[in-house]
Amino acid sequence: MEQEKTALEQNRLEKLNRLLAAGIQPYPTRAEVTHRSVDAIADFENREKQTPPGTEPEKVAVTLAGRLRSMRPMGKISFAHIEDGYGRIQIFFRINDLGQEQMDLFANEFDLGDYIQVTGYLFRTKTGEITLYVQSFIMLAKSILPLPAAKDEVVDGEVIRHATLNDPEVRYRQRYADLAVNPAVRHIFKIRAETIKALRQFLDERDFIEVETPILQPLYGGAAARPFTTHHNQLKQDLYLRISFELYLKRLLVGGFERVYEIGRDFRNEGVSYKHNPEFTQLEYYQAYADYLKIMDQTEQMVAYTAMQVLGKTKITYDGHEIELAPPWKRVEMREGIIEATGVDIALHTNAESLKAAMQAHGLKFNPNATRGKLIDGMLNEFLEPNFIQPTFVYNYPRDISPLAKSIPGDPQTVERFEGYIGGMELCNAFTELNDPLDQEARFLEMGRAYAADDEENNPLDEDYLRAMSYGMPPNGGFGMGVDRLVMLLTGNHSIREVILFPHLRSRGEE
RNA sequence: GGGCGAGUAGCUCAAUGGCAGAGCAGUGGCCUUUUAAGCCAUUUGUUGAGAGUUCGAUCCUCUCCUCGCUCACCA
Repeated sequence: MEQEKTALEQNRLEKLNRLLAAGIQPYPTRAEVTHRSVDAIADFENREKQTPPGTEPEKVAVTLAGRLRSMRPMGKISFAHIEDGYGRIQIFFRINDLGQEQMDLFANEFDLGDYIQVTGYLFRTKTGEITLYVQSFIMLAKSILPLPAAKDEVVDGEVIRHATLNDPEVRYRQRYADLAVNPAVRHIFKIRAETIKALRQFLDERDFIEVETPILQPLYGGAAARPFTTHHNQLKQDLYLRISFELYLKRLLVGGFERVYEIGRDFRNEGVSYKHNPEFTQLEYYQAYADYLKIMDQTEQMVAYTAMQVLGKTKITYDGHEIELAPPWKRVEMREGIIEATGVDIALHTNAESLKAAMQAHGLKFNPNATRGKLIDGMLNEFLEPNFIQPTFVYNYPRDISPLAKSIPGDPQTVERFEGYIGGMELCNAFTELNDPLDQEARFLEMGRAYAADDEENNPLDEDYLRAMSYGMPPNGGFGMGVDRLVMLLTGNHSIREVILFPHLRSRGEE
């Protein structure tokens, strides 16, 4: 497993050993920091403003820590830049103050990537850059492995990276290195954190309570997906990693909570793609006495609120398109949308055979084994979804692909369900939840007939869920959204891997 | 799972059926306000792995691995 050390690594190990030999700790236990880089600079600028022109501001002791990002040793002086979690700042070494030994120590034993602690005071260089005049410094952590970015340059405050790390494989497998050298990547994950914070704020302000439900479940359900399975050794029990939170969250409505939400990880044992990762972050909420139209309104507000909180605007650019996230979003009734796109009126075809004949007559391809609902869903995915660049709700779904949604009064084949699309991508899914235990049981049994017995997507019948519903579940609206996809939209990324810190990759065949 | 493309130095990339290169990084030296610092000198390779064709393969062929794109799958 241990790989041969490169010359660069050998070199740094030798430096480390020389430090040890000189009695210098390469990894001291404690650090002292008085300022963040950006705060030190801001303080200095403030003091400059209060100082008469032509005179230097008073020297104030500052201790900073950070990672060495550039070094320009020039004999009797040296310049370098360090980067902390908030920005970067130039530091300046001069033999007059530090002595030959310290100058050599810095020039000979410090490398790019080392963590350093520097104490001194701020001044402006000839070129006007606010810089720390170093009076003392210590190693905080020696870097043995060189970071994979060669060099960078600061032009007008913008860091321009030359020959930056961009091999996606290395970037995802060694995300720490990616983050360390690519500030834009760090920015994505700050946006991600702010997105989740904004979603919480939105729901908290509306009296939702955040809950946590089991990830390890004896039965899986709430979505059509194949699960991951695992096993509890001592209990000798097979368990599934959840594919959704739905059935547990609705049990909580039975328990008397009127508004609950959960933000967490779902696991689906399916193919990976630019918009699918085996584990992904989902937001689900359930709201008593709401229906899907109420949820639809709330969805527009929530997404617009989040964009406003995170980006300060509701207009985003995605895939070259200007997208306006502010309400109202376009709303397309599914039947009408399909008629417009394909000429087929699904209302006229109440079974799969009839619908297939109609699709054939219109020259559409279809899976001959599909149910009516699957056929309709197929038309939606193929003919409608890619065109939903601007935020669009598609509503009123076929019942047989929506076993947990309530039918539209007077139209038993259609349920009160919608999905939200942005940028040609499904973002969320919601419905008026089915709360009739007798109907729910019938739906579960229907599913059992519709799918082959060995089809893992056919969720096992959850009798405990039916029992919960039998105690009485308030009518409610439920909502689920892929948080990763929202972050993709807000950060302009077209790959879900760019917005997941450690995306799933195939294991390397090493060892 | 199918199709297409890619894999060369630590990083970014060249190149050719005939000794594998550049910039940056590294190393040694000079340099007291630089900032992709500069100047001089210099090191670095299982060309993803394996096999085949060939006098000779990084290049052509095959298998495998990994990544990317795409299709399928994904209520």
